Amino acid sequence: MKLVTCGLPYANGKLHIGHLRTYVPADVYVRFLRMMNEKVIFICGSDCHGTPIVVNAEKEGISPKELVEKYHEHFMRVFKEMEISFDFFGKTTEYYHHERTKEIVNRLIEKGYVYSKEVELAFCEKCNRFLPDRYVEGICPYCKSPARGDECDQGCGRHLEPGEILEPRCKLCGNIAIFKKRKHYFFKLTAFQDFIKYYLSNLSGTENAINYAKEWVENLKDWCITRDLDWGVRFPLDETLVLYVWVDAPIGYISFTEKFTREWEDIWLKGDAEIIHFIGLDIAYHHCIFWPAMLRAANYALPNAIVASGMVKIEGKTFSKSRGYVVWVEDEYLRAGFNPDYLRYYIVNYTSHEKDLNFSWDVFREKINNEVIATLGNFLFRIMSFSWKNFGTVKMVVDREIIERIAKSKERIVEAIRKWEFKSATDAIMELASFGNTYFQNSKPWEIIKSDKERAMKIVANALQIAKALIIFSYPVMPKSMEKIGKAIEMNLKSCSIEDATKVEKELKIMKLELPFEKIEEKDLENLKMALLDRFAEKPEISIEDFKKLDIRIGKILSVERVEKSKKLLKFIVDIGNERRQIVAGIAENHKPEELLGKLVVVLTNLKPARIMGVESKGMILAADADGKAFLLIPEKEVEVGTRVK
RNA sequence: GCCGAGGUAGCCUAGCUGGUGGGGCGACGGACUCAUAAUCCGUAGGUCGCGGGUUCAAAUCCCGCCCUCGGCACCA
Repeated sequence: MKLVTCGLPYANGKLHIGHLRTYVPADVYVRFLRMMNEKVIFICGSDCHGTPIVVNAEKEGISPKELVEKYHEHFMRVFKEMEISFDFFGKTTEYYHHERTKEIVNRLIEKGYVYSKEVELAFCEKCNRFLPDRYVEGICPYCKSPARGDECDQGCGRHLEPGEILEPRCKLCGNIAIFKKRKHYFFKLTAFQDFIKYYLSNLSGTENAINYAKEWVENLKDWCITRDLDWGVRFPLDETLVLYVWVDAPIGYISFTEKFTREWEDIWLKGDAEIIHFIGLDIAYHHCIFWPAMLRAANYALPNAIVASGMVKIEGKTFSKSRGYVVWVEDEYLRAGFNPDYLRYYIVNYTSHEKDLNFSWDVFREKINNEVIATLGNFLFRIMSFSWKNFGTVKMVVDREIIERIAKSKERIVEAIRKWEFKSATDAIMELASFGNTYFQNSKPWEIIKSDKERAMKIVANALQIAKALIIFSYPVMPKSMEKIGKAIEMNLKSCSIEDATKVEKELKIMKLELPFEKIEEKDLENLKMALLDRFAEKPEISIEDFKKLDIRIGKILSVERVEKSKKLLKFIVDIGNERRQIVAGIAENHKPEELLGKLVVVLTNLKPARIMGVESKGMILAADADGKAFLLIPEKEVEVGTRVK
């Protein structure tokens, strides 16, 4: 028996293609396993706790419960439409989940793996709540840059311990945050270092996740598992605290299994099943370190494999919701009327599971039109149509070479699926379709049928057997379309085994098949491509008064030097006419300091001064930002220093 | 900076226990008509990131360098 899970989607936003990068391959995997007659349970659910949900609910003026409910419904709807076939999709707000979580945490406590410690935490008196580190803004104590409570994100990049940050403010309301002592609880993660090392050395799955974990395991710290929040699973030793979401979220794998089947104990306590977690690489830490340590501590069964998918890019750009490089599954893909199977195929076939997947609408169109429709779809359609028109019922006498060719594909597919090589598996399908086309083309049954109907039928039988195999092999990837096509030869794919691909019926009855796929036209994509571009370019309109607030002048670079320990930063002294300014600019990556000396540049002089990596900067040197590289703006002719720019 | 993955024709990739660089898409030419201008046959296109070394022989092994992406924890 196998238990397959997917990382729980966080019930704080809609599903995008990045999510599907994990869920689609997992679903394809599960569907193949089912066809390989393996007993498999496929589990997922909404991750509903944590501060971001509370904060976002407040913003929307609804309760956290309502917010979570909204996205939970969204997830279920989209997964259904995308044919992601979870056996059970739960949510972590449910009673049974809280009970299972508390039971496990109690075990950790009983075994002495939890201890308490006084820590100082930021507290906002106006919002009347403790602030998680990333909701605190202040100054880095090391380099004096603006920083977040948990790390100096703009300056030196150092990790900050709670309480270290200077001048802390509440990110939500802007008020000064104070530090309060509070007793929190820690899990003795450090006690599991040797265990995790050993565990990782035996862990199966994709190398990307395991390699990272091997590095992380060298430097473990105990893990603070409680938060000051009303929303979440109550911590048994102190009901005023809730558990950190990353404690209860993975326990969802257990509680959802428990809710779904009585066999849950065999799986999670006795260890009778192979447990396989599909995740995004971003949560590898939790799944390779925290999670196995917790399970071990509580005496539960351990995962056998962690399968981590690579990142998603949109039109070649790094995926980013805030910058607009995102494709929303429901609003953009499904609502545009595309067949869900197209996206499923794209995701599993674009590249190998661990590598970055680039989603581009043009590539999407080309791949689908050429591979799914022209190669595979057209083969199925031409064979079915030819058989239906000329025979109706075909006596299935199939050559041994044909069966062997199909068996070869089957083996390659099964082997690839077992290694999570979905591209390789789907490539094998396309190769078989291509073989079918070649066979049919070279056999010319449309000519032969004029003189020898028997011989033509033999060719058709061979082609039909290939078609049948293709429908079976493609079903896990494109279930909706294959079901439709399969009906034309009375196949019941739901109860089909992959072994049926090489089994030969006495005869096949063929019904009329409507065009199974619709090509993607350039015009279908226009709006979607535009939407992507607009989103990226979007900036609010401003008035001339707004623009006049900017004091922009021509300056002359008097001196340049590198900022210590920084790859990007240069420190300038710039003459702006009436004074000399020290300005820091991030252009070191494609400029040599000595080449910049004496150059005239455009300077925004009334920018609020800032400290960048500990160095004061008063103003900004303007440059064109071309894909992260900075190119200085330089006046067309030599003008006087201090000249205004309008 | 440190660690990991990777750099093979415009794009996606196979090859990486060394022995004349394969495939797919796209491009170009031809054939055919059962089929959604689909399919089939053929052609062009590569300094296998760069520089050294080992070897009779290196994309493949060793050394150095460059570039890309990711990780460097409590971020859900």
